[in-house]
Amino acid sequence: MEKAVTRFAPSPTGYIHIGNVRSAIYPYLLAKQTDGTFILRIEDTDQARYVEGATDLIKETLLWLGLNWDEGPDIGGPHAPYFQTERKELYLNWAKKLIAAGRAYADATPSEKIDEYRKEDTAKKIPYLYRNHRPTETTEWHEGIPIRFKAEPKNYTWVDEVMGELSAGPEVQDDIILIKKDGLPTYNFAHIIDDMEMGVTHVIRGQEYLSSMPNYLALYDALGLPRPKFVSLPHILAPQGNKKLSKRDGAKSVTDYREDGILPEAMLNYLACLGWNDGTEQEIYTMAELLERFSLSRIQNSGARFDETKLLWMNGMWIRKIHDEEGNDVLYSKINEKFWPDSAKDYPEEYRKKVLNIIYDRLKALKDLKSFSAYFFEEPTVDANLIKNNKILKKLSEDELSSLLNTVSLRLSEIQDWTEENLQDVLNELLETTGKKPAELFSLIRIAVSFAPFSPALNLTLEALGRERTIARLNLAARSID
RNA sequence: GGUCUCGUAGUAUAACGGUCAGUACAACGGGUUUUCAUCCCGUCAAUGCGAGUUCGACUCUCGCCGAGAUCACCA
Repeated sequence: MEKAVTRFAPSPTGYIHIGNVRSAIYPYLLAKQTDGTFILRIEDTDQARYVEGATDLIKETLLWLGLNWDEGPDIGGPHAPYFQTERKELYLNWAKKLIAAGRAYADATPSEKIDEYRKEDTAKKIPYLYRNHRPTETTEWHEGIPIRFKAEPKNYTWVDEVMGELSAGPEVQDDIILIKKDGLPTYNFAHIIDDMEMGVTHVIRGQEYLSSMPNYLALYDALGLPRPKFVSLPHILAPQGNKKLSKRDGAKSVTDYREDGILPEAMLNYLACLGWNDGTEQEIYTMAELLERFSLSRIQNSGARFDETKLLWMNGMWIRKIHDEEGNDVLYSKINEKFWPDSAKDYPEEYRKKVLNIIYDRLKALKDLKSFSAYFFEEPTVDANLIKNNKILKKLSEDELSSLLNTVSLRLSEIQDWTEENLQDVLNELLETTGKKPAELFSLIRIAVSFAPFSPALNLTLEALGRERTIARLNLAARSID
């Protein structure tokens, strides 16, 4: 396959929300699977919306997902610099060429005048187009006034790799601003120049740019540039309503999900498959598999809703996949300290690994680890009502409950080797000697040692807690009942 | 309002013009010695509407309806 040169070109106006990252994932996959180049370009031409630190956040997010760029900030490349503000002269030169060719003009019209034009047209109920008000006399360009494109409207047809053959009439083509009065280019102009300079073969971006395509095509023509391939990605919709996901509606940032304990593997997998599938029934994809299977032609052309529940399901799948395929230690190494209960600090790594090993398959997000594992690290708050009001245990008298706990405690304390196997044998034996059903006896023990809504298999829980702690908790629970 | 796009269960999706419209998440029910989870089994649930082309339409054409995007010196 021909080597693809793609780019992700965010503007540093804040965090990247989940609706945006996908337009980094697909370009990355396409570039990597063709042994091409993935470029990160920072479109920082809007000084007013510039947010300090946003570039770092963007870089951090891409790196977290494993989307390493081949050219861009920090590492440079043959087309450096990769910040548009540092490429200011380049755009200006191209704009001047267009002026010389009669396809652009400096515009000294005051903004109040422009507002008037807009109002007039609106009042007349005709579409406002600046080209209808194009000034007659020419002005020499100087910083402080903008440069506009001189539109020559016509019909355009083009091919979009996702949408197919598209066309649009002259209605939307206008004298768009190329260079703003501050001397910096607009997105509309800058991205075309940069994509050309950087040899970008596939322009992959959200569908919202579709309606601007005729203006872009006019620009390619006026500049004498060949068209790259266009790839319009459908929107990712917010959980409620039909609007596209946006920060205004509280779209979470990718880093928010990292804080919740979503694994990057799961996030990448989920987003890649939101609006794309390979035609099989596979749902879990590693990066390597995505690289193998991804194709532009199977990108969906309708919007897809972001479903946090499914992301959580997928994260659970990934937690188990990593544990089962790569091992408990690998999963452990991926869990940041902050996901553990504070009290876990005092425990050796071996113990924490043991705890993880028996509770990992219950985790959907890593942040659940705190509450799921707390009783392994600190003494639970004894609440006799959890036992007395339990729907099975409430059939037993309080005397019987405490005597059962004492019996269990006594028998467990006699165990020579405190192992999973021995514990299971003794627990089975206790079922027989007490004549209780598992639902009764095991529930009782489980609650007495954890006071948690749920816990792993009983023998594993007791083994991890250790003999002394188990006995102490059983005795304490027994006393609390009467 | 102009222009452009989209329309399969609640959600994400599959289906050379040809099985009973498949799968996954969710929901609901059941099974695996306690709970929660995993795992397994099952249930519910969809081609927006109307014409046309065709032996046959989710698929092609047209109309309607619905939804979205965009119309900035923002990207």
